[in-house]
Amino acid sequence: VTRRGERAFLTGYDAHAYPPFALTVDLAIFTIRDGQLSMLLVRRGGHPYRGFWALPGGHVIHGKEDAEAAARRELAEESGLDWTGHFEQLATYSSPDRDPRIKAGLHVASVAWVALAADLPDPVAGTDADQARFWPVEDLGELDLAFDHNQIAVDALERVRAKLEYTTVATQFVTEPFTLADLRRVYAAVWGQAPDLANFRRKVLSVEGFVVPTDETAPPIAGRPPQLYRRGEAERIDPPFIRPG
Amino acid sequence: VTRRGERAFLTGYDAHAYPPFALTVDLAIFTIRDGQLSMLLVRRGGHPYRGFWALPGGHVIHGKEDAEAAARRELAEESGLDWTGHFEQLATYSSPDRDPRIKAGLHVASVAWVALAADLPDPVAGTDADQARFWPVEDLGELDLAFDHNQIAVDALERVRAKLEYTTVATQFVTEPFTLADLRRVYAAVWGQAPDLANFRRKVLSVEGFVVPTDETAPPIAGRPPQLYRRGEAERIDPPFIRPG
DNA sequence: TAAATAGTGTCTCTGAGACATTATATT
DNA sequence: AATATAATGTCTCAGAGACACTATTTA
Repeated sequence: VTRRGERAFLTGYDAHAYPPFALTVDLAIFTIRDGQLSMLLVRRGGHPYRGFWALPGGHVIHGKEDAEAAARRELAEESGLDWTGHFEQLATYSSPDRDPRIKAGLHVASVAWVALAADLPDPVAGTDADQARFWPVEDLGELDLAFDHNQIAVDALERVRAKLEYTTVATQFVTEPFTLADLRRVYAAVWGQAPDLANFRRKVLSVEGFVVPTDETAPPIAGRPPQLYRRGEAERIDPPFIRPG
Repeated sequence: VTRRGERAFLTGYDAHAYPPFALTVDLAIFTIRDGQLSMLLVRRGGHPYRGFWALPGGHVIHGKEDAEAAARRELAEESGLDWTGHFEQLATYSSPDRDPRIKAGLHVASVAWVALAADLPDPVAGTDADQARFWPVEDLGELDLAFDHNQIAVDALERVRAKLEYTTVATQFVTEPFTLADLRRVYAAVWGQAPDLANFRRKVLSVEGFVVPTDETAPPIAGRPPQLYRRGEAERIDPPFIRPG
């Protein structure tokens, strides 16, 4: 099979013959602040939904990048750092009326992403946001977010909770080196309930490559000094962790 | 917070001020034919990639539907039936050069979907396809599909394989009523290896609501007549099935 | 009766839940 | 010494792998 004739087809093709779509990205950026799972929200500085809290995001640059590149670019702008944490596509939201610009003839679809990071620096307000802050996910229910961002936030939260069961992404929420107590607090924050201490240790240490022990201990608060660990190479927990409750 | 001023903003908004995106859907439709997991492909009748095998799909109708509705519409057109099987979003592919129409100024993003069904009728060629057939996924590696459809096919296949571990979607591959041997053949086809017969039965029957026994048996081929079952209400297998190999 | 398919029983091992116990630090 | 935190040990039970065995039909 060849692609004969395609060149001529493209020469005659009119990209403006059909009503336009726009492609955006939205980011659900999670971190753990004061023991609480939190999500970054920005207050929108421009229309539509001016003044509303929303997920950070922006437009995919036409012809220059794909949605992932756009999301990573926004992530760097919003969090102001070279990104090391976990990053994955969540889903695409494309209801015609999810963005009021449909009234002006623009159908806006958005690819949502989930990002996890440890101890992010305080967020930077972007070009289209006059304010940015981390919200504990517990308080999220009371907020009326822009667009369909409440739905995206709910889906993102469930994705994170599920991922902790069968992947090692929990280690992305702590800075290296970390103690097993640190890692356990991640599970407690994300699942809303701490797994049993002894069984947690046994599980984590039995999954090869989940964590790698260092030969150091942390200065004790009160009590025995805890062993320090780094992230291992493993990505999957098999058999999976079981979520309590 | 109110949305004051948004109306005026929208009145002045020019949807054509920015270069256009198009939004399409692509479908990875799986079924089991002759004991082999198979995927529906169509031969493209128009540019671009005319004459190439591709996933069925099409454009989201601007302002009228979201990607899910478009995918369901294409599914109905392509398979020519009221759809009952499993259906879920896979991921969105948006690389600028995934569709050559970028050369004419159109950036085409596509939301891919996975659909599972039992014993589909022979496929119908659509408006943009002069041919359609199911391909065993084993033979798929030899095909050079249109666009980035090889990648989408690989991702879809892995999604299906993974989903059989922790959900009951395998029952969507068989017609009711079915025997446990039928269901086991689904796992054998998707995973490429049959789970142990006795352990398979024990697992399926121990998950409440996976299958519901009827009070009938199927006419025996040779041997004891098998018990017939229907799909249960359960959606998750917990703890999950373990994929052999 | 032999062969084929359906279905049951059981031994063993892994791993998770529950919880008691030991270790090592600070105050 | 009392207390707080870290780490280990152990009993029990659920469930998965392996595989032998029984049941019911056709040829």
